Amino acid sequence: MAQLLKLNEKNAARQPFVAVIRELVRAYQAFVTFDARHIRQYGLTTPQADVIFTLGNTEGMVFKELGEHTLTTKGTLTGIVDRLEQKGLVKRSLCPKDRRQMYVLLTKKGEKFFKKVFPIHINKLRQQFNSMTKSDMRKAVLLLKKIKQVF
Amino acid sequence: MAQLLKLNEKNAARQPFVAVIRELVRAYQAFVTFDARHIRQYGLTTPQADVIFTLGNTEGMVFKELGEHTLTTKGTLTGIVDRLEQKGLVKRSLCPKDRRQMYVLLTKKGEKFFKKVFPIHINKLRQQFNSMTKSDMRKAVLLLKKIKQVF
DNA sequence: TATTGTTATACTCTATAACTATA
DNA sequence: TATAGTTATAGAGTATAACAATA
Repeated sequence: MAQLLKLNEKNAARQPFVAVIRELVRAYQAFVTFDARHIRQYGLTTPQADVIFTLGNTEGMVFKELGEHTLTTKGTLTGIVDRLEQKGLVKRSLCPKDRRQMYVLLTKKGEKFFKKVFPIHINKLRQQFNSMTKSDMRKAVLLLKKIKQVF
Repeated sequence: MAQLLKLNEKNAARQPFVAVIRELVRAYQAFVTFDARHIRQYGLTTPQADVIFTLGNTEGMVFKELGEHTLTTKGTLTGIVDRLEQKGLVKRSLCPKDRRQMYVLLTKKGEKFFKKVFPIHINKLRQQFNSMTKSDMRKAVLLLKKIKQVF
């Protein structure tokens, strides 16, 4: 009985979708490890860098919009923005049209940081992908979109 | 000058590897959201479930080995195992051969939990992948392996 | 001396819900 | 009443380093 269960689970583990999930997780972890290591050299966490990179080259945006871009809930976002404000990289600004809303935008220091670090970051990532063909990258994008839609 | 930088960055953002990363992150997030929602119904976090699913159908393993499987460092793993021990799902056991090492294994309750929840979990995931062809899944696995190797 | 796991510390993120001020 | 953001709370994971026991 226990043997049978074990067998079923082993069969389950051999199914193609299990391999997809395993490799999805491994690929993501490889990326995140690489990514976080670079970001942390600048004293930021990845959620913080996500906010900076989202705000870069914009006029700023409202909390709700920022949360949608970075996939963080409002309570969490308040904390992340607080810490970035303490570091002097972003600032809050009241929205005159709807006084419930609050703008977040880069400070001068934040813009300077973005303009310096973002290109470096992009370049580091580009270099990693040198060994992958454009054709493979295009295929990967299509398949990843399908995986996303599956959930 | 600012315009030029902006242009360069926009060009950068159009490069195929940026799309790969974006879709990798989106696909992973879609999976994790789905995954975590199910796991949390059982009162576990995903790192905790990861440990349970890793220990399932094994004789248990040493902290170091468990950490390698779940990609967590020893200090973090101590905490996760502590919480699982409090819940009565795993137990520690001294390793007689090398008394620096410590085995972690499922308790009876932990095994029962694994045998009940793991198949349900696998089934839920399988259903999600019904709409994806086996050919696409095989291609996805190969491409995800390439992405992993890139980092 | 090196290794295994524990402990301690400080920080960050997360989920949740109550709260405020506006609309 | 509904919405946007803040605050409060409790828990969990992370990084880091010092530590004890053992090899």
